[in-house]
Amino acid sequence: MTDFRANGSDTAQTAIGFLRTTSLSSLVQEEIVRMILSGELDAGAQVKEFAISDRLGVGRSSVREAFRALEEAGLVRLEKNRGVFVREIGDDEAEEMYAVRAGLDELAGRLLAPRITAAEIDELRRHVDELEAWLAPDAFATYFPLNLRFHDRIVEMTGNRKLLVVYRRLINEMHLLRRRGLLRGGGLLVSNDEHRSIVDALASRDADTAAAAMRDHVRSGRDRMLAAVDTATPRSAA
Amino acid sequence: MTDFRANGSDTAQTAIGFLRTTSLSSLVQEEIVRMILSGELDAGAQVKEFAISDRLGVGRSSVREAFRALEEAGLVRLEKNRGVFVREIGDDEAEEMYAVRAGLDELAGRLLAPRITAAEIDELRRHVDELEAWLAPDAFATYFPLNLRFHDRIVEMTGNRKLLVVYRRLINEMHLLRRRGLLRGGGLLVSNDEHRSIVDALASRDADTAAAAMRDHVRSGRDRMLAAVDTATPRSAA
DNA sequence: ACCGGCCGTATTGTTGACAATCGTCAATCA
DNA sequence: TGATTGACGATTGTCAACAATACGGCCGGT
Repeated sequence: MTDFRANGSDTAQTAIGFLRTTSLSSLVQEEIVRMILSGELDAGAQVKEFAISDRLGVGRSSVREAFRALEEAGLVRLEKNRGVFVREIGDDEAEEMYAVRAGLDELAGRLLAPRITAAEIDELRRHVDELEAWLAPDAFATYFPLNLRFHDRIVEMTGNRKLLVVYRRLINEMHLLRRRGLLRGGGLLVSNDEHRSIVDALASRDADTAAAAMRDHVRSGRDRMLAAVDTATPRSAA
Repeated sequence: MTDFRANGSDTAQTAIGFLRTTSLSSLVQEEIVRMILSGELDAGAQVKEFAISDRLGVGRSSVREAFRALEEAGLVRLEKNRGVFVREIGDDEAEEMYAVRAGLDELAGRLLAPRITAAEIDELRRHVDELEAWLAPDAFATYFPLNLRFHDRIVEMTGNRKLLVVYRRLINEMHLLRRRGLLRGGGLLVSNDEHRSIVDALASRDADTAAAAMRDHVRSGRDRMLAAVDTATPRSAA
């Protein structure tokens, strides 16, 4: 017990920090987010307070607090006296979100281009190469999070933490697209060429070029989504 | 009771809808937001659960739920076992927020320009005229919300509700700038010329022109804020 | 067979009580 | 005198109980 600082301190430090900062509600919140993003809870499904509180062994208060935060985050919808439901995002709202995301991505490109380092360019290039390796049509499960990470990393590199928060919140919500296929089809079946153009544009260190590359990328993703919508719903009237 | 629909129905409808949708926590949440935005609670101040629950005559749970939502909205900061504090936004974060807002405003201009109607252009012009009337240096209290409303209305006119939600959340947070003067000096002491340019750009119905006008406006607001910061803090070192 | 009202169950809304933690202040000791 | 420890008050974290509401089935009437 003499040199407890050698290896024990670290875990103790993290444990202390954990207890000091983490409340039950925030843990519950993270768990529910995990369940939603992993698909364990589908969009539109009802989430009962007791089911969660019982499963996690906590009181209902903590669950209710988590629900309130999740509603503000846009992941669930609270109907008074009826319950909480995982939010569904219809086609029209999805289109709106694509537009906002395009604006955020454009901003990210504009901010990052003048300040990107050579090391960061290398990192992004390696990322694109890795994506290339998983382009096989049956490798969605791997390609999908890797693609998200690519775009997230670009926003992260801007150094603008507020932008990162807003961006991540939006991406989280976009997981709730009523038909997930649209998200994947829209953002995913993209040939990797666009990703390479993005990195090239960033490497040019010209803000306008990078901004345009980002915007075009998201816009073409939106177009692919809309095409998927059109083929899926034959639009009876209007 | 025969024609109860004539005047009774409306109030009954709204009352019913109110009861069906409004929970205590959401009322508490709105009240706290009002207190924060009105300055009744300054940035950095501690907000005690019992003080609120006692004042509003509700249980602490409702207040706690409201706090959780407000934290997710970025208006308060929760420190476990210590309390909730109205969030303070430092100069660096303020600069980040200005950048994000510039991106959102640019997007709004880009979306609105191609679809703006003649009536909407008229409305904005009248708005600018009204702003002009309150440009006196001692009319901040009137000019300030009017200016906010002008920009809010532009975003609203885009018809993109998601953008409106994201935009409003950001504006709400920007009220928490540590020194409010920065927000006012940054976004307010602007000569009305820039506002006229914005409307003119929108009236041209050219997306790129409108986007640039919006972006430049926010950027010059940011520059004014930074200038105010520099004069206020003589930056001792580095 | 169908419609409307009644009732029981399940779930949520709200409150109050209890436990845990933090900050402060005074008392003690070097 | 200064620092450290202990106890106290205040505040928050969590839980369990009670009240209110909504959903579904049953029943009687037509």
